[in-house]
Amino acid sequence: MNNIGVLNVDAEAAAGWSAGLAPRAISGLTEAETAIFIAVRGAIVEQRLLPGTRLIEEELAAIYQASRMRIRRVLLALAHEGVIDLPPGRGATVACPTPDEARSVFQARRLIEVGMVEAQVGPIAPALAGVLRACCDAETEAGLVRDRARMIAASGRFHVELTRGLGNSVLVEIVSNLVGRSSLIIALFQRHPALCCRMDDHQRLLDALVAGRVKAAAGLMRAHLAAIEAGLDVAMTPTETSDLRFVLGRPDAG
Amino acid sequence: MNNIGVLNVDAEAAAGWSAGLAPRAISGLTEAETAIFIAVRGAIVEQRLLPGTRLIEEELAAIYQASRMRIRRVLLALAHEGVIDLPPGRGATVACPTPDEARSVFQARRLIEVGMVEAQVGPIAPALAGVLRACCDAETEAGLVRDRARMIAASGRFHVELTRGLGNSVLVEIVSNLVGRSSLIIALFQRHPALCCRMDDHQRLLDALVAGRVKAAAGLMRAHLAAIEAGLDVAMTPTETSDLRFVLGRPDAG
DNA sequence: AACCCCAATATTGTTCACAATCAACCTGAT
DNA sequence: ATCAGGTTGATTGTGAACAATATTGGGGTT
Repeated sequence: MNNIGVLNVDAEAAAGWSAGLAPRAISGLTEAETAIFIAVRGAIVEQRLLPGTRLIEEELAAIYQASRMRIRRVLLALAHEGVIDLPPGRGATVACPTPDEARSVFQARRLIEVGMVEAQVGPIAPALAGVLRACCDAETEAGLVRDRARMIAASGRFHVELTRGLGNSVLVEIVSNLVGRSSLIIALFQRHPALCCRMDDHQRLLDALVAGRVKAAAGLMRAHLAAIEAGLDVAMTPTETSDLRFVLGRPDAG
Repeated sequence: MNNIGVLNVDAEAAAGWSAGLAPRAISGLTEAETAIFIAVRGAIVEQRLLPGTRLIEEELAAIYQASRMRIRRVLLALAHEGVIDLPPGRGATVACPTPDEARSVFQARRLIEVGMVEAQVGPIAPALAGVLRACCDAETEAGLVRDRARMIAASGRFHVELTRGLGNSVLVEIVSNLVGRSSLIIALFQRHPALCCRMDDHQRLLDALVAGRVKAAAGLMRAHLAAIEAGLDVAMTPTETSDLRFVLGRPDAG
């Protein structure tokens, strides 16, 4: 009952959505509902809310000062997004992906993200390089301060922005979703709770892309994703969960 | 007001879901809601409900004898699935994909489906070949009878089942979604309303896969998807819509 | 004839109270 | 000590009524 802070709907959370979601409105949700969606999703993806944590409708309604009905719609959208489990009649919990799902998510990412890099010809556009450079910088900076949430957000943003640059809006939807679920998988199964994966993977990938070394870039992307997956121990079954209000709460909703 | 028949929740509709959806329950929906979801999605994907058609909550509630609240949840799920538009306050309509979305969907399909075939080594498993053969046969049979809906369903099932065999559950989710949206795109933009794409594309692709000619198979998949996209005229703006009750109705809900 | 504005209707959005269900706990027996 | 059973409280599911909003059609005007 002391998660009041993890679920802020503000600039903090805005950095969160970049970790895995396009800025446009979520289909079928109002603007207000979308804000809640983004805040909760951000907290989950940034591992401030751990897998298995229960999400009580009334608590969320109090935190966001919204009616239960709206919370319900948001929960349904989050379930479809794959970041919460929502079995009928027994409430919502932060999703606990299965080992099988973990493998499938990373296989899909290898197929899509490596393929996208391979399809590129020549160096990437300077504008895209700038965006990606900013992501790398943000990741490095967060790492120095040991800010795990910001690191995860910046790391995810790198993959999403790369997809926006090399792919299209539909691929951004897909990769955003996969990146978010990857974060859950890492939260559940990562062997050594290091702050993150090797920090310079993105940097070296970016260098190869800027230099137009497509084959090398594709290899780096494949190795990057393989390294993350290799760091998982799918036999693990952690039990720790989070305090909802502390993680999501707003100052005034204490 | 005479669509009572397009929205059946029965064997007819069951063939429909195969066109684009995994059999497992939709996350966050009850069994009953899932059945409605599958029925409506099937009607849309099989082009029995044309883009732009309005979906009135009370009409759907009457057709499926469900409360408006349940219909509402189903509509939200359909919106997230991308098969309906659901702007807040102005009701649901069968989605009208934009030309940009059309291009993006097919680019994503080329990346994923061609990549999956390329990653295959050797001939595909006999069991998978059998499933795919059945899809081809169903498609051919439906073509002889000029049953457009069944053709679309069988054609979509081919792509989904191929993904199930060569990929994994996450890729099946993704490809199912893309196949469904492709059907909407074709309904909107297809230049010559031929019954479908070249009927023997799937057959030849299957032959190459069975023979273990991976490179050839990948080329056939790429050409197949490119041919469909080439047949589109994204400048078209059709206005025809469907009668909801006629398409979705049940005999007893007349 | 085309356009704009306003009223009537249809449709969606919201709230409330209550029913149904599930989880936790406590009791008691083996 | 462990487990079965029942009871209590918390949480979710449901329905109906009402409010807000959008669409439709008509009438008037230019």
